Order: sequence, then structure tokens, then C-alpha cells
Amino acid sequence: MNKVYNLQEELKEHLRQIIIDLGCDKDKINVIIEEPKEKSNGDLATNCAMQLARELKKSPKMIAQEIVEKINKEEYNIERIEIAGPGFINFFMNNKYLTQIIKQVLTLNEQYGRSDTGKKQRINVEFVSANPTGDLHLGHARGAAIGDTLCRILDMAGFNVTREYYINDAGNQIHNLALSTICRYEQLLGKNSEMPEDGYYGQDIVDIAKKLNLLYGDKYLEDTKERYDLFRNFAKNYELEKIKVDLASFNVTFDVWSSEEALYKEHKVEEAIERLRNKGYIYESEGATWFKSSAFGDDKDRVLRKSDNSLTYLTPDIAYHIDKLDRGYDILIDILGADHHGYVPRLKASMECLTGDSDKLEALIIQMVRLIKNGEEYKMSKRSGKALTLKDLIDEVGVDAIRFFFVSRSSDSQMDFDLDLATKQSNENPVYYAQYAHARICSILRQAEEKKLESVLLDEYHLIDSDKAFEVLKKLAEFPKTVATGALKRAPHIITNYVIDLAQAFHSFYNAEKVINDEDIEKTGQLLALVKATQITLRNSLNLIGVSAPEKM
RNA sequence: GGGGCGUUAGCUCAACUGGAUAGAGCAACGGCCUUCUAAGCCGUCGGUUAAGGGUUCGAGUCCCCUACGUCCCGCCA
Repeated sequence: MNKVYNLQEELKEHLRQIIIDLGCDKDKINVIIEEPKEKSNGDLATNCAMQLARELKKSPKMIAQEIVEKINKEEYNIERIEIAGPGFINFFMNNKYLTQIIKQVLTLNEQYGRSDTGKKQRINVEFVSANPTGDLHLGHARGAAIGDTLCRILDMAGFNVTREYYINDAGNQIHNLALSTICRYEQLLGKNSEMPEDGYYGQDIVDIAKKLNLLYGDKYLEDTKERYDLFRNFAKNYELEKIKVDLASFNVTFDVWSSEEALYKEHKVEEAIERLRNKGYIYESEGATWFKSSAFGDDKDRVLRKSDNSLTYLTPDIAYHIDKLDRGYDILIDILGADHHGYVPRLKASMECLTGDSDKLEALIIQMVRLIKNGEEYKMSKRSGKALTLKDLIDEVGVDAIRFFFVSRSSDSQMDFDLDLATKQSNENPVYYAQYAHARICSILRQAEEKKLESVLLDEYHLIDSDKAFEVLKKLAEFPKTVATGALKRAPHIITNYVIDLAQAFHSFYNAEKVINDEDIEKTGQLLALVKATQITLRNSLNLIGVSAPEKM
């Protein structure tokens, strides 16, 4: 947390004290300080006088007047204070308030933006979790970009983050993967085999079959348990490796890869049912085993074990979430596609039943992405294997542009991904706007270095005095708070907005003012410090989105 | 029928626990490169925040209602 941000907090506390002295109930006081959009309304402002009007039974303006008289301006680097409009108190800060941020940034460097907002709470974020039955596609890309960015933000805001991928490697889909692989293998060897009903028709399955053929020849033409197990595992691992490679090239990594199959092997799935049974919320009906989830807010009860004795997908998922709780996390976040949102209440019901801790689970629902090609929706079908994969997307559009695009929209909104726009007009993507600012900065710093001009480290930069420079400084100061807000609201898109704002402030400053001036080495040194601080903040914020900060463009 | 999410400028989207004149990018128009990168800057144009009602000093934001879009409502995952 930087000094400027702390100063805001201190000022808040100062105001709180003043208000209490005016005779307000201290439990009701929630002082809000904000940075007005309109700069004629000051650098900081508070609406607290208006909020107190009713309780104190005085006009907001009078209250504001009384508050202002008691404020210690010097201690909080306040130049002057105005009361405006219906009762806003506007603070105009002095040069020291803004310029001291530079030293903070330069000193903290890549740590700038960190805060202890999360209080080291242990938080587990599960995302992507695609079945290892094929390539990742567009929807996964959005989930991956948002999930990974959220993790980076949470980490910087002081949470202890675990990134987790849950591998559904025990269900029907893996079964179909195994059968599809076997079929393709047999077809390679000249047999007229038919694909299973819900088979996977992608080229990748054919590739797997070819590899198996290469390894084992025609050894596995006969239908045996051994063949099934071998092919199943081979195909699963092949697909999983492919997913890992694609994610890595998308700058996404995980700390924990959890396996559904492992839950079975460790008997955690059976155990989950028994634990629910011991609580008295399991019953048998129509030959199936039911969980009375409606007792915990679900709209109906759910089947855990079907009448054919197999388990529904919910059952291992309950075991999985209980397992996560058992591992001691304070918060669990599931990042889910919109098509799974109805799934959350039943999962929470199980957690509530077993631990009473269902509040620890948060679901971040990500709305659907439509792929637009040639001006119309491009439907992807698993059956034909026709889909736009993450890998294709990276090759055509590039990691930076994709990540920025996906993260820049609120996850609550559906979005269209227009492929033609993304590839053809990629220069118009806002990500380049931000990266360009960084490249410009690097160019300035390179030239300064050639001229042996150096930035200086000071407590106060009295030669920095232009409005454009102050706008940049204000943005720099906002960074830690922005990260904290993004973390608490689980809203990564706040960071992309910030990046654009900061880049804009810098571009504007750049055009208005020349940094390198051989005639005035002292001022150049101070401005170079500002430029460096901007570089650091831009780099740190781009890094949160997983986007590169190029030195040249 | 029930529920989740959405509806803001011509297009794609913002707007921090309710705040001051609702902002960016793209598109359109007009300026700015003998000066650190013009992938840039400055300016202009563009709005009944889907419609209607309510709450209050104050609503894009909260409540109610209607319409439209989308997703879910399985002993599929």
C-alpha cells in the first residue's frame, strides 16, 4: 500500500473523528472519499456532510462548514478546501501529495500495487476444468483469461491463492473418449468399426489412434479390459497434455491438478455419500439414492446414485468440494460457464449440510461467448469436430489481444467474439494502445540513457507542475486501490479499464510535454522519474492481465 | 411456467458500497509530425441509460412491473 493511498485512509479517519466530535453515532458513520471525475471538483471529495444532514438536522452546507473548519490541512497535504454544490467537500491537494507517489513507485518497483487487503486468507480458485476429451475452445479461453487474471489480482491484493484445475477423468465423457479412440484404432487397421453414439470426431482422436498403432501395431484388435484401460489412459493423458501446453502458451498455469479418478480411488466419493447419510439427508426412492438438497435451499432433491447403480456427476463433485474445504481454504471460488449456474445451489446445499460453511463457496458465472465469422454466428459442434480452438485463436490473433479482449468485459455480459475484427483490425484493439504507451516510455528512457541523463529519487518533485503530469500521478496513485477493488469484487475487468486510463493519461502527457531537455537537466531528472514510475505501473498492471509490456513496437 | 445474466452514443463496452455535466474505443468530421515512436494527441458530432411506476436531498445503480435477448430447469456432464 502506498503513501498516497494511506494518506487517503488517514484523511478518512481524521474526518471520522471530526464527525464523531460533532455528535454523531460512530457506528453509523461511513466516510467515503472519492476522486471526482471532474477535476474542477478537486483531487479528492467527500459527500459525508450530505449523509449526515438527516441525523444532525442541519443543512448539508452548514455541516460541511463545521467539518472544514476542523480539518488539519498541513498534515494531510491539502492546499485548499471548497464546499460545493449541495454540500460536497472538495479537497485540492498540494504538490507534495501527488509527487511523493513517484518515490513510492520507484522504491517498490514490481511490488507496487501490493496491499494486505486479502489478509493472507487462503483462497482456492478453480477454473477452466475442461474435460480432457479435446481441445480447449473459445468459451474456455474466456474462463481461462478471467480466472488467471483474477488469481493474479487476488495475489497482488494479499490473498494466498491456489489455482486449481479439476480433471473430470472418471465419467461418461472419458468413457466415450476411450471408445472413440478404440474405434479409430480399429478403423486404421481396416476394421469397419462404428463410432459410439456420443463419440468425439476430432482429428485429435485419429492422431491418438495413429500413435497407438505406431506403439503397439495390431496387438489390440481384440476387445479386452486391458485394451480399454490402456487406450483410455493414453487418450486421456494425451488430451490433458495438450490442454496443459495450450494453457501455458496462453500464460495460464495451475498449482493443483485435481483428479476425479483419484477421489474414487481414495474412497472420498463413497465417503461423501456416507457423510450425508449420517446427517440424515439421504433416502432411497425408485431404486435410486437421493440427497435431500431441498432442505438446504435447492429447489428439488437430487439423485446421487442412479437406479443402474452408477453415480451422477454431482456425487464426485460434492466429494471434490468437501475435499477442498478439508484442505483448509477460507474461500473457494468456482469459475463456471453460464450453462452451469443452476448447478451451484445443489453444491452449496451439500456443503451446508456437511459443514455449515456453504458461504465459503462463491461461484463466478461467466456468460456465453458467441463466435462471429463473416458477420454471422459460427456454431461449433463437437460431433463434427468443427470448433475454433484456443490454439487456433492464439495463432491467428495472439495471446495479448485475446486476453485483453476477454478480460476487458464484465463476466456478467455475454459477448461476441468477431473473428474478422479480431484478426484484420487487430491494430485497433485497445491492448496496443496500452502497450504503445509502454514502448514510448522505453524509447524515452533509452535516449535519456544515451545522453547520460538520469532520473532522481526525491520525496517531493517541485519541478513537476503541469496538469497533464498531475493526471498521470493521480492514476499512478490509484493503482493499489484499483487492484484491491478488483480483488474484492472479483472483477478483473476493472484492471483493463485502469490500464487504458493510465495509458491515456500518459499519451496525453507525452504529447503536451517534452521529457528530455538538455537545457534543464534538473527538471529532466524529475520528469524521468515520473516516466519511470509510469513504466513500472503500466508493466505491473499489464502483468496482472497476463499481457506483455513490449519495449519496442 | 420457474430461475440466472443482460438491455447505456450508429457499433463494441465502461461508470468504484446510490453522488456533481453518464464516459472510452471504433465509425464520421476538422486540426497536429524540421522536437523523446502519429499504433499517438487536440477538437467536433453523437444519449429520454429498453418502456412504465416507486423509494429520497439525489437513481444507469435499489424495489415493483412489462418487453426483448440469452442460458438453465435430466436417474447427461
